[in-house]
Amino acid sequence: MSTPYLSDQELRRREELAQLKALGIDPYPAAKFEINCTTQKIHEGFSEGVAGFDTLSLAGRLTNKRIMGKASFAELEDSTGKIQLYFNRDEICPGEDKTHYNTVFKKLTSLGDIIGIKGHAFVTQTGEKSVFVKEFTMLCKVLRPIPFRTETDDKVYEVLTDTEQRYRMRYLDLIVHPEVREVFRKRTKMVQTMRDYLNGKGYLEVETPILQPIYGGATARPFKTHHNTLDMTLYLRIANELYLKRLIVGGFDGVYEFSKDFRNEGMSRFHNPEFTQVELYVAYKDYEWMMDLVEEMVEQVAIATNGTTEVQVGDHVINFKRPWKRITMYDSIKEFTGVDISAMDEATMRQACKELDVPVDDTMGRGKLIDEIFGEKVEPFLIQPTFITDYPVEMSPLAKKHRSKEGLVERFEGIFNGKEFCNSFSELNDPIDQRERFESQLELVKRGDAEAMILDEDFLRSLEYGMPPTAGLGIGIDRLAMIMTNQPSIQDVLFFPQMKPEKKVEIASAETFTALGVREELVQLLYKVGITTVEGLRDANPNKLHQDICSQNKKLKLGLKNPTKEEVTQWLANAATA
RNA sequence: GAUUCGGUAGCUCAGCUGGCAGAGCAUCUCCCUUUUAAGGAGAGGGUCCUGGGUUCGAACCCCAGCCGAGUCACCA
Repeated sequence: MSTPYLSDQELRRREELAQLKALGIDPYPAAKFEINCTTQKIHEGFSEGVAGFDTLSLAGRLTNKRIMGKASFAELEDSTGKIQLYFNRDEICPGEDKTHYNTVFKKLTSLGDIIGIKGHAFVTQTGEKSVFVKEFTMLCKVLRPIPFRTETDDKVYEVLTDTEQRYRMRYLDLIVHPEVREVFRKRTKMVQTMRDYLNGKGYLEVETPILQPIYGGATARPFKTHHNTLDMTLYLRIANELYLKRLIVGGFDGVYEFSKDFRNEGMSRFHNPEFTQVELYVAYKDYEWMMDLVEEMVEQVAIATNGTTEVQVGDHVINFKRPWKRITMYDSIKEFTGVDISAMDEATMRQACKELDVPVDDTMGRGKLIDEIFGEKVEPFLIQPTFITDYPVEMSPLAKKHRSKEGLVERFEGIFNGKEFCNSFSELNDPIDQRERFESQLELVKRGDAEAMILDEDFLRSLEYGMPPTAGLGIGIDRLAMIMTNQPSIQDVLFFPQMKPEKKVEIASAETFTALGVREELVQLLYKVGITTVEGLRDANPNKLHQDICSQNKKLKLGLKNPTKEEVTQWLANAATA
């Protein structure tokens, strides 16, 4: 494949690479480079006269270089931060041969290159902690320019601000934006805190199938795939609930799984096709017990990630300190709309929706209508952590009927910043009731609800063997991470969010064009004017193409013999028959 | 899907009422031994997203399209 599009800076770096090799320097050495310190440790531990910083060995990327004749200052960034380096020609090159400084460092090392250095810490005349370099080693020559951010005391010059490029080339985003690395460290810290908490309670971390013959445990459209050997349809899981419950049937008292789930639905700043949940099931407990657990665990997460229960999220400060507000769904709707819908039948409620300006359609049953009102009039306004409890039975086919309230189930959702982040019930363990709930879901499917649940016979069979009373919980890790790291979009807490495929520039080889009668030396001009494929040549306007090529030839001062108009026309004709 | 904004040098962006394509940083050459966005002198670098149209003349105006972002709607 030819590479006609290298920028001058890329060409320059490839030239540097070749020169390094010519000097006998391996730009990609195989040997390990022993590191005994980090930039952070120097900043934290070193000051004038402190011992233990005499034989440092550091590695990282060169992010700045200021050359002043025989001396230079540079900046090295490792995973913990940055430190200034001081290079002196005669220290780097004690003998007669000054090549390593004059050529290798000054000319063949560029910003972004990964280098290792050995030296000692000192403080410059201007008071900056720095490393006095005695030796340096090229560890990885970089072939593309890296747009490092430059900063002054009062201003930061941002780089790589195009969100598309940031998500597509997350590696580059992470290189140039240390604060993005910090977001993901916090996310991991968050998950570790939850795992430690659950392990501390003695619950078992488990793994269940991602490829499922029947998708269940939530209401969503799935991704569908096919297994060749078994010749069967499989689905990527939308939840793992029904498998974890089978494990409770099997005799474990508490199981949990951090699971990637997949839903084939729209994308937005709150939705990615694959996302992470932690699901937890604990035997002999109920949903009220689970509320206590969620409060405690999330409070710990807030402290672990932010050092306090109060977390800045956009314009709000959200306080995760226990206890959180608890209110029933009906009461919350009454509180926000003044309408008591608890006793309404489906028709009355449809009318109430109209009066409240809540959009509805005919496929919606009573449960879905309530959900619509709630989602429209209540949820967005719940900023501080709140538990909404006691949902209508129609929208919760896996939850146990309420112990005292007719028509409701023992379910709660945790909500903050106007968004649901967790969902929990006293799990339905009555196999006959469960069968009936699945069947009424099938009714919804007939009414056109594409997301209603389908019936899982094996799951029902497991319930018939007996599941103890169980409290279940699902927490959306991505949304929790968005809150804990104050990020506006789910894409900001996923390393590699789903993107549209990148538009690929197809490039036909030079031989392809010479075969169509293009003189070899003119191919570069074809590339230059944007003709990179046979199709592109075929569809070109011959007059424009002829002019473009001639003007490029002149502009680039190539001194090539311009093609005649007839020549160009002939290319197009050849391309059309190719 | 609806709607708003955007696409100009490697990066960040300016470009007025249509009149030679610009700045800072980065890159290259030269000077400089503790600098602080180091400095000084010089140089290279462009499909102004694409295709039409209007015009003596288009980065700019008009039409169509492509790509992206934000907001809204359905789903966690």
